[in-house]
Amino acid sequence: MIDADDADAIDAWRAQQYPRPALTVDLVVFTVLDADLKVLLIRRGEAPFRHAWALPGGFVRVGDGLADEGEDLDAAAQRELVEETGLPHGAVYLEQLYTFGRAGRDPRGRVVTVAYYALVRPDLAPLVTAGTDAEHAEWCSVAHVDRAALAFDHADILALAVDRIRGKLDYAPIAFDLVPATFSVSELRAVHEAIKGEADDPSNFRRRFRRMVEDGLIEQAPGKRITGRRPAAVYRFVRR
Amino acid sequence: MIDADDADAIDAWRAQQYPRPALTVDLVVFTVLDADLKVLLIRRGEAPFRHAWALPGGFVRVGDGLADEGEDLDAAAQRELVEETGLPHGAVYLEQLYTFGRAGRDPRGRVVTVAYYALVRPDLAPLVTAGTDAEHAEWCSVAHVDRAALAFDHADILALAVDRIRGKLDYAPIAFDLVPATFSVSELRAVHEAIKGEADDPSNFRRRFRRMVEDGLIEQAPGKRITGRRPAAVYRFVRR
DNA sequence: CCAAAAGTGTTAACAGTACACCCATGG
DNA sequence: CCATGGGTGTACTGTTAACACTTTTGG
Repeated sequence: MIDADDADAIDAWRAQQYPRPALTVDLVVFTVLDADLKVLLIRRGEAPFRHAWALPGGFVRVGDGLADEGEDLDAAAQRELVEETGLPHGAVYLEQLYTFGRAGRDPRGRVVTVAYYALVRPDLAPLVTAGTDAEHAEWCSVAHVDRAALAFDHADILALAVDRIRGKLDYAPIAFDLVPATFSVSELRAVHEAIKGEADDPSNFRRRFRRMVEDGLIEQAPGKRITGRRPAAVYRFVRR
Repeated sequence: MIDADDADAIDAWRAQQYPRPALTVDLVVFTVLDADLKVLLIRRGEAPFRHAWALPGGFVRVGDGLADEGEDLDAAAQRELVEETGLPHGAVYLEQLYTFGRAGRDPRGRVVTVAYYALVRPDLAPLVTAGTDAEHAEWCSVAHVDRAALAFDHADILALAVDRIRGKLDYAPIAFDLVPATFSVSELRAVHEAIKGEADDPSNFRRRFRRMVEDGLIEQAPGKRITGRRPAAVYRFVRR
């Protein structure tokens, strides 16, 4: 694909050396605990914004730009996720959200960040805060976070991520990444309510749920959920 | 906001100098001509991919990272749009699409690109190809583009942009950025059909159109559209 | 008069909302 | 037996898809 003509042009281009921004990925990691939407926040240990809450994230490994081309953006996000949460590789849904590059968003200089959001099943969430030291990372209620106190423009990133999952909830099966492998009808409803922030008629939700069963999106799983009240049937999401 | 502690940390950080990627913006510029969705393509004059078709785009001006912080990503996209199309500043709808940063996507080295899509009203579209030399920029039918022949990963970017506007068409008023300031019912319908790629029942479309009028989203404009057949009423979009 | 597009109306199917009600269980 | 959440049913309403139909124009 690269001929001699190309090679010359590439050399000329390399010599030019435009100024380049630093490139990071930031992660908005969600889970649902106690029927409440939570986001994972890190308390910063270094300046700037020392001791402030921030989203987890870090620099993209770019390599030397010659033999070593570095890692893909998705890989960088996945790597940061594993580093910051200790969760196994495929256990989490991860999707690019938006890229924030406002001049002045980082006092250290020009830093462009590619934001991702992640969805962690609640049965894995406790492993996160146990794995990292408890002072460092914490699941914070999205509704109660003091957004003005977040580092950098992370309040904007969080707000956009919340908007995104609210919107996607209606047409994409993202709720299944926020419940355990098997779940009852009301557990899935609790996730919808936590994301939307408002109550959902149990009967009507059940109808939509049944339609998903009929469509083969969900299937019943053996066993019952024992809750101290009447036991509920449990289901599982059918991946395709 | 920046104290002495910060300043030290910032100096230390600057000294580190992680390798950085080059950062570009690429534009997927759409219009609708002859009831067909078109995208603006540029014939490349330099290697790599010399003589191949590519999306318009260019480097983000980053500044020196000290006194000069450079331009915002949106501003860079807007600037490239003006440079490549010659259209006035506010005449075009512009929105960030996705960021592509696969290692190896550019043979010159590690180049991360923030892709934007733009919607150009058809009455302005001819100015674009007239302004730039005709060999250089061209409106190409999205349905007939030889995607395998596009430079870099621009086929992926184009595909994602088409998906995006198809999806947004159902819940966002983007079609109004692809018709002249005043338009008839069937002109707006033609835009929907061009984006969706399938016919739309004229009667049912008219019902949805009427609802938008009732909701105050659209209002009737004086005059009629003379077409050689029965004249049609014209409307305008009410910006809020 | 005819072709073609503008514009009106009707119907059946379907999905969402609100609400009433029965069932099973642990305390 | 009773409070609580699991689970069923129903009447009403609004939206959509499909299609038949009338009206107005230029040629």
